[in-house]
Amino acid sequence: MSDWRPSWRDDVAAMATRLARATTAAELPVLRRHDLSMWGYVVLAALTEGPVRTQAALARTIGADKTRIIGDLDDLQHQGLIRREPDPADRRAHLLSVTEAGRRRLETVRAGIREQEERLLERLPAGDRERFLRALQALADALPPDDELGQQEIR
Amino acid sequence: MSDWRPSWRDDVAAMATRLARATTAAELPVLRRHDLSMWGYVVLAALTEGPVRTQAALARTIGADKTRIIGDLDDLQHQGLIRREPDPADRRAHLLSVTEAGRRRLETVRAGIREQEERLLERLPAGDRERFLRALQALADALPPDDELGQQEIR
DNA sequence: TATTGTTATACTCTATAACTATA
DNA sequence: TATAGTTATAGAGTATAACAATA
Repeated sequence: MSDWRPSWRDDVAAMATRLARATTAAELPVLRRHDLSMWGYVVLAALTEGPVRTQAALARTIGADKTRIIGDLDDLQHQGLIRREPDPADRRAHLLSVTEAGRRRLETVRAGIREQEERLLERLPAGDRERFLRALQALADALPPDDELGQQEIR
Repeated sequence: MSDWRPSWRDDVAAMATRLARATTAAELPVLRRHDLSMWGYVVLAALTEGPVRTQAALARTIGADKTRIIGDLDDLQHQGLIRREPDPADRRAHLLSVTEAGRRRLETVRAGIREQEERLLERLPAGDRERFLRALQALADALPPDDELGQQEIR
Protein backbone atom coordinates (compact mmCIF):
# COMPACT_ATOMS: atom_id res chain seq x y z
CA MET A 1 0.00 0.00 0.00
CA SER A 2 2.87 2.38 0.72
CA ASP A 3 5.90 0.78 -0.93
CA TRP A 4 5.78 3.17 -3.89
CA ARG A 5 6.14 6.09 -1.52
CA PRO A 6 8.77 5.13 1.04
CA SER A 7 8.64 8.29 3.18
CA TRP A 8 4.91 7.95 3.75
CA ARG A 9 3.41 6.30 6.81
CA ASP A 10 -0.07 5.55 8.09
CA ASP A 11 -1.50 7.34 11.10
CA VAL A 12 -0.35 5.86 14.37
CA ALA A 13 -3.97 5.33 15.39
CA ALA A 14 -4.63 3.30 12.25
CA MET A 15 -1.56 1.14 12.70
CA ALA A 16 -2.09 0.65 16.42
CA THR A 17 -5.72 -0.30 15.80
CA ARG A 18 -4.72 -2.87 13.21
CA LEU A 19 -2.11 -4.35 15.55
CA ALA A 20 -4.59 -4.38 18.43
CA ARG A 21 -7.25 -6.14 16.35
CA ALA A 22 -4.85 -8.74 15.01
CA THR A 23 -3.28 -9.57 18.37
CA THR A 24 -6.69 -9.66 20.05
CA ALA A 25 -8.02 -11.98 17.36
CA ALA A 26 -5.01 -14.23 17.91
CA GLU A 27 -5.67 -14.32 21.66
CA LEU A 28 -9.33 -15.21 21.56
CA PRO A 29 -8.99 -18.87 20.53
CA VAL A 30 -6.48 -19.40 23.36
CA LEU A 31 -8.82 -17.83 25.89
CA ARG A 32 -11.76 -19.86 24.60
CA ARG A 33 -9.78 -23.08 24.88
CA HIS A 34 -9.21 -22.34 28.58
CA ASP A 35 -12.74 -21.08 29.30
CA LEU A 36 -11.84 -17.46 29.90
CA SER A 37 -13.42 -14.35 28.47
CA MET A 38 -11.21 -11.40 27.57
CA TRP A 39 -12.33 -9.50 30.64
CA GLY A 40 -12.05 -12.62 32.77
CA TYR A 41 -8.42 -12.87 31.73
CA VAL A 42 -7.79 -9.22 32.52
CA VAL A 43 -9.42 -9.60 35.94
CA LEU A 44 -7.38 -12.70 36.69
CA ALA A 45 -4.18 -10.93 35.70
CA ALA A 46 -5.01 -7.92 37.86
CA LEU A 47 -5.83 -10.04 40.92
CA THR A 48 -2.61 -11.99 40.51
CA GLU A 49 -0.80 -8.70 41.18
CA GLY A 50 -2.50 -8.62 44.57
CA PRO A 51 -5.93 -8.81 46.28
CA VAL A 52 -8.44 -5.98 45.98
CA ARG A 53 -10.93 -4.71 48.56
CA THR A 54 -13.89 -3.80 46.31
CA GLN A 55 -15.16 -4.67 42.85
CA ALA A 56 -15.34 -0.99 41.95
CA ALA A 57 -11.63 -0.56 42.72
CA LEU A 58 -10.78 -3.58 40.58
CA ALA A 59 -12.87 -2.21 37.73
CA ARG A 60 -11.06 1.12 37.93
CA THR A 61 -7.60 -0.42 37.81
CA ILE A 62 -8.39 -2.41 34.67
CA GLY A 63 -10.26 0.44 33.01
CA ALA A 64 -13.64 -1.27 33.01
CA ASP A 65 -17.08 -0.25 34.18
CA LYS A 66 -17.99 -1.82 37.53
CA THR A 67 -21.22 -3.16 36.06
CA ARG A 68 -19.65 -5.01 33.18
CA ILE A 69 -17.25 -7.23 35.11
CA ILE A 70 -19.92 -8.75 37.35
CA GLY A 71 -20.68 -11.62 35.02
CA ASP A 72 -16.97 -12.35 34.64
CA LEU A 73 -16.52 -12.33 38.43
CA ASP A 74 -19.43 -14.78 38.74
CA ASP A 75 -17.86 -17.07 36.19
CA LEU A 76 -14.35 -16.90 37.67
CA GLN A 77 -15.77 -17.65 41.10
CA HIS A 78 -17.81 -20.62 39.88
CA GLN A 79 -14.70 -21.99 38.19
CA GLY A 80 -12.86 -21.66 41.50
CA LEU A 81 -10.30 -19.26 40.04
CA ILE A 82 -11.01 -16.37 42.39
CA ARG A 83 -12.40 -15.88 45.89
CA ARG A 84 -15.12 -13.27 46.49
CA GLU A 85 -15.89 -12.86 50.19
CA PRO A 86 -17.89 -10.18 51.99
CA ASP A 87 -15.59 -7.94 53.99
CA PRO A 88 -16.35 -8.69 57.70
CA ALA A 89 -15.62 -5.04 58.51
CA ASP A 90 -18.00 -3.70 55.85
CA ARG A 91 -20.37 -6.29 54.52
CA ARG A 92 -21.22 -4.22 51.45
CA ALA A 93 -17.73 -4.71 50.03
CA HIS A 94 -16.43 -7.93 48.47
CA LEU A 95 -12.81 -8.90 49.07
CA LEU A 96 -11.34 -10.28 45.86
CA SER A 97 -8.34 -12.56 45.55
CA VAL A 98 -6.97 -15.19 43.18
CA THR A 99 -6.84 -18.89 44.09
CA GLU A 100 -3.99 -21.28 43.39
CA ALA A 101 -6.03 -22.71 40.51
CA GLY A 102 -6.50 -19.20 39.18
CA ARG A 103 -2.79 -18.55 39.31
CA ARG A 104 -2.11 -21.74 37.37
CA ARG A 105 -4.81 -20.97 34.80
CA LEU A 106 -3.40 -17.50 34.23
CA GLU A 107 0.12 -18.83 33.66
CA THR A 108 -1.11 -21.44 31.18
CA VAL A 109 -3.17 -18.97 29.22
CA ARG A 110 -0.48 -16.31 29.28
CA ALA A 111 2.02 -18.78 27.85
CA GLY A 112 -0.39 -19.66 25.06
CA ILE A 113 -0.96 -16.00 24.30
CA ARG A 114 2.78 -15.34 24.18
CA GLU A 115 3.10 -18.09 21.58
CA GLN A 116 0.50 -16.42 19.38
CA GLU A 117 2.18 -13.06 19.80
CA GLU A 118 5.52 -14.48 18.75
CA ARG A 119 3.92 -15.77 15.59
CA LEU A 120 2.80 -12.25 14.68
CA LEU A 121 5.96 -10.48 15.81
CA GLU A 122 8.41 -12.79 14.08
CA ARG A 123 8.08 -10.67 10.95
CA LEU A 124 10.40 -8.27 12.75
CA PRO A 125 14.12 -9.08 13.11
CA ALA A 126 14.87 -10.25 16.67
CA GLY A 127 16.67 -7.05 17.69
CA ASP A 128 13.94 -4.81 16.31
CA ARG A 129 11.35 -6.92 18.06
CA GLU A 130 12.85 -6.36 21.51
CA ARG A 131 13.28 -2.64 20.91
CA PHE A 132 9.75 -2.42 19.59
CA LEU A 133 8.28 -4.13 22.65
CA ARG A 134 10.27 -1.95 25.02
CA ALA A 135 9.11 1.20 23.24
CA LEU A 136 5.52 -0.02 23.16
CA GLN A 137 5.62 -0.77 26.88
CA ALA A 138 7.13 2.65 27.62
CA LEU A 139 4.39 4.34 25.62
CA ALA A 140 1.61 2.28 27.13
CA ASP A 141 2.84 3.05 30.64
CA ALA A 142 3.00 6.77 29.90
CA LEU A 143 -0.39 7.05 28.21
CA PRO A 144 -3.38 8.47 30.07
CA PRO A 145 -5.48 5.68 31.58
CA ASP A 146 -8.67 4.65 29.78
CA ASP A 147 -10.87 6.48 32.30
CA GLU A 148 -9.62 9.88 31.17
CA LEU A 149 -9.97 9.24 27.45
CA GLY A 150 -13.74 9.36 27.49
CA GLN A 151 -13.69 12.93 28.70
CA GLN A 152 -11.14 13.92 26.07
CA GLU A 153 -13.40 12.53 23.39
CA ILE A 154 -16.29 14.79 24.25
CA ARG A 155 -14.56 17.87 22.82
CA MET B 1 2.73 -1.03 37.34
CA SER B 2 5.73 -3.03 36.22
CA ASP B 3 8.78 -1.12 37.48
CA TRP B 4 9.29 -3.48 40.40
CA ARG B 5 9.66 -6.34 37.95
CA PRO B 6 11.77 -5.09 35.06
CA SER B 7 11.67 -8.24 32.94
CA TRP B 8 7.90 -8.33 32.93
CA ARG B 9 5.81 -6.90 30.13
CA ASP B 10 2.11 -6.60 29.36
CA ASP B 11 0.49 -8.56 26.55
CA VAL B 12 1.01 -6.98 23.15
CA ALA B 13 -2.75 -6.88 22.63
CA ALA B 14 -3.22 -4.92 25.86
CA MET B 15 -0.50 -2.42 25.02
CA ALA B 16 -1.59 -2.01 21.41
CA THR B 17 -5.19 -1.49 22.51
CA ARG B 18 -4.15 1.20 24.97
CA LEU B 19 -2.08 2.95 22.31
CA ALA B 20 -4.90 2.67 19.78
CA ARG B 21 -7.45 4.11 22.22
CA ALA B 22 -5.22 7.00 23.25
CA THR B 23 -4.23 7.98 19.71
CA THR B 24 -7.82 7.65 18.50
CA ALA B 25 -9.05 9.80 21.38
CA ALA B 26 -6.44 12.40 20.45
CA GLU B 27 -7.59 12.38 16.82
CA LEU B 28 -11.30 12.83 17.41
CA PRO B 29 -11.24 16.50 18.45
CA VAL B 30 -9.20 17.31 15.32
CA LEU B 31 -11.67 15.47 13.09
CA ARG B 32 -14.61 17.16 14.78
CA ARG B 33 -13.08 20.59 14.28
CA HIS B 34 -12.93 19.90 10.55
CA ASP B 35 -16.34 18.24 10.25
CA LEU B 36 -15.11 14.76 9.48
CA SER B 37 -16.12 11.47 11.04
CA MET B 38 -13.48 8.81 11.61
CA TRP B 39 -14.76 6.78 8.66
CA GLY B 40 -15.13 9.91 6.57
CA TYR B 41 -11.46 10.60 7.16
CA VAL B 42 -10.50 7.05 6.23
CA VAL B 43 -12.61 7.24 3.07
CA LEU B 44 -11.06 10.56 2.10
CA ALA B 45 -7.57 9.18 2.63
CA ALA B 46 -8.33 6.08 0.55
CA LEU B 47 -9.77 8.09 -2.35
CA THR B 48 -6.77 10.41 -2.32
CA GLU B 49 -4.71 7.36 -3.27
CA GLY B 50 -6.82 7.09 -6.42
CA PRO B 51 -10.43 6.88 -7.66
CA VAL B 52 -12.55 3.77 -7.11
CA ARG B 53 -15.18 2.26 -9.35
CA THR B 54 -17.68 0.98 -6.75
CA GLN B 55 -18.59 1.69 -3.14
CA ALA B 56 -18.22 -1.98 -2.31
CA ALA B 57 -14.61 -1.97 -3.55
CA LEU B 58 -13.85 1.10 -1.47
CA ALA B 59 -15.39 -0.51 1.59
CA ARG B 60 -13.24 -3.61 1.08
CA THR B 61 -9.99 -1.67 0.80
CA ILE B 62 -10.60 0.21 4.05
CA GLY B 63 -11.88 -2.86 5.88
CA ALA B 64 -15.41 -1.57 6.35
CA ASP B 65 -18.84 -2.96 5.59
CA LYS B 66 -20.35 -1.46 2.43
CA THR B 67 -23.50 -0.51 4.35
CA ARG B 68 -21.76 1.47 7.04
CA ILE B 69 -19.92 3.99 4.86
CA ILE B 70 -23.02 5.21 3.00
CA GLY B 71 -23.80 7.96 5.47
CA ASP B 72 -20.20 9.10 5.36
CA LEU B 73 -20.23 9.15 1.56
CA ASP B 74 -23.43 11.24 1.66
CA ASP B 75 -21.81 13.69 4.02
CA LEU B 76 -18.53 13.93 2.10
CA GLN B 77 -20.46 14.51 -1.11
CA HIS B 78 -22.65 17.22 0.41
CA GLN B 79 -19.53 18.94 1.71
CA GLY B 80 -18.11 18.82 -1.82
CA LEU B 81 -15.11 16.75 -0.73
CA ILE B 82 -15.78 13.79 -3.03
CA ARG B 83 -17.54 13.16 -6.34
CA ARG B 84 -20.00 10.26 -6.61
CA GLU B 85 -21.21 9.78 -10.21
CA PRO B 86 -23.11 6.89 -11.77
CA ASP B 87 -20.86 4.92 -14.12
CA PRO B 88 -22.18 5.61 -17.68
CA ALA B 89 -21.18 2.07 -18.65
CA ASP B 90 -23.06 0.46 -15.72
CA ARG B 91 -25.43 2.83 -14.03
CA ARG B 92 -25.70 0.66 -10.95
CA ALA B 93 -22.10 1.49 -9.98
CA HIS B 94 -20.95 4.81 -8.50
CA LEU B 95 -17.58 6.19 -9.55
CA LEU B 96 -15.87 7.73 -6.53
CA SER B 97 -13.12 10.33 -6.58
CA VAL B 98 -11.79 13.08 -4.35
CA THR B 99 -12.20 16.79 -5.21
CA GLU B 100 -9.57 19.49 -4.84
CA ALA B 101 -11.38 20.65 -1.69
CA GLY B 102 -11.26 17.11 -0.38
CA ARG B 103 -7.54 16.90 -0.99
CA ARG B 104 -6.99 20.14 0.90
CA ARG B 105 -9.23 19.07 3.78
CA LEU B 106 -7.36 15.80 4.10
CA GLU B 107 -3.98 17.51 4.22
CA THR B 108 -5.16 19.98 6.87
CA VAL B 109 -6.66 17.27 9.06
CA ARG B 110 -3.71 14.96 8.61
CA ALA B 111 -1.36 17.71 9.74
CA GLY B 112 -3.47 18.29 12.83
CA ILE B 113 -3.49 14.59 13.60
CA ARG B 114 0.29 14.38 13.22
CA GLU B 115 0.62 17.15 15.79
CA GLN B 116 -1.45 15.21 18.29
CA GLU B 117 0.54 12.06 17.60
CA GLU B 118 3.81 13.88 18.22
CA ARG B 119 2.50 14.97 21.58
CA LEU B 120 1.94 11.36 22.59
CA LEU B 121 5.10 9.99 21.01
CA GLU B 122 7.45 12.58 22.43
CA ARG B 123 7.82 10.44 25.54
CA LEU B 124 10.15 8.33 23.41
CA PRO B 125 13.66 9.58 22.57
CA ALA B 126 13.78 10.79 18.95
CA GLY B 127 15.78 7.82 17.66
CA ASP B 128 13.55 5.30 19.39
CA ARG B 129 10.51 7.07 18.01
CA GLU B 130 11.59 6.65 14.41
CA ARG B 131 12.54 3.02 14.88
CA PHE B 132 9.27 2.40 16.68
CA LEU B 133 7.20 3.89 13.87
CA ARG B 134 9.09 1.93 11.23
CA ALA B 135 8.56 -1.31 13.13
CA LEU B 136 4.90 -0.52 13.71
CA GLN B 137 4.41 0.22 10.02
CA ALA B 138 6.19 -3.01 9.06
CA LEU B 139 3.98 -5.01 11.39
CA ALA B 140 0.78 -3.28 10.28
CA ASP B 141 1.61 -3.93 6.62
CA ALA B 142 2.31 -7.60 7.31
CA LEU B 143 -0.77 -8.26 9.42
CA PRO B 144 -3.80 -10.04 7.99
CA PRO B 145 -6.43 -7.52 6.79
CA ASP B 146 -9.43 -6.87 9.00
CA ASP B 147 -11.73 -8.96 6.81
CA GLU B 148 -9.94 -12.17 7.71
CA LEU B 149 -9.81 -11.56 11.45
CA GLY B 150 -13.52 -12.08 11.90
CA GLN B 151 -13.22 -15.65 10.76
CA GLN B 152 -10.25 -16.27 13.04
CA GLU B 153 -12.27 -15.04 15.97
CA ILE B 154 -15.02 -17.61 15.54
CA ARG B 155 -12.80 -20.43 16.79
C1' DT C 1 -27.63 10.25 53.47
C1' DA C 2 -23.87 7.80 51.10
C1' DT C 3 -21.78 3.62 49.25
C1' DT C 4 -21.34 -1.40 47.33
C1' DG C 5 -22.95 -4.42 44.44
C1' DT C 6 -26.60 -5.61 41.33
C1' DT C 7 -30.19 -5.40 37.77
C1' DA C 8 -32.68 -2.99 34.15
C1' DT C 9 -32.60 0.24 30.47
C1' DA C 10 -30.82 2.81 26.67
C1' DC C 11 -27.42 3.91 23.38
C1' DT C 12 -23.71 3.09 19.91
C1' DC C 13 -21.58 0.47 16.62
C1' DT C 14 -21.66 -3.18 13.59
C1' DA C 15 -23.43 -7.03 10.89
C1' DT C 16 -27.39 -9.35 8.46
C1' DA C 17 -31.40 -9.37 5.78
C1' DA C 18 -34.60 -7.33 2.77
C1' DC C 19 -35.60 -4.08 -0.97
C1' DT C 20 -34.78 -1.07 -5.61
C1' DA C 21 -32.81 -0.34 -9.74
C1' DT C 22 -30.21 -1.67 -13.09
C1' DA C 23 -27.99 -5.35 -15.96
C1' DT D 1 -30.76 -14.27 -12.27
C1' DA D 2 -27.31 -11.58 -10.53
C1' DT D 3 -25.14 -7.27 -8.82
C1' DA D 4 -24.62 -2.17 -6.74
C1' DG D 5 -26.48 0.55 -3.73
C1' DT D 6 -29.73 1.49 -0.11
C1' DT D 7 -32.76 0.89 3.88
C1' DA D 8 -34.53 -1.71 7.79
C1' DT D 9 -33.69 -4.90 11.38
C1' DA D 10 -31.20 -7.32 14.82
C1' DG D 11 -27.21 -8.27 17.52
C1' DA D 12 -23.03 -7.35 20.63
C1' DG D 13 -20.81 -4.31 23.69
C1' DT D 14 -20.97 -0.54 26.52
C1' DA D 15 -22.65 3.16 29.47
C1' DT D 16 -26.41 5.19 32.39
C1' DA D 17 -30.10 4.90 35.61
C1' DA D 18 -32.60 2.70 39.11
C1' DC D 19 -32.65 -0.53 42.99
C1' DA D 20 -31.61 -3.37 47.44
C1' DA D 21 -28.53 -4.01 51.20
C1' DT D 22 -25.49 -2.05 54.38
C1' DA D 23 -23.16 1.65 56.63
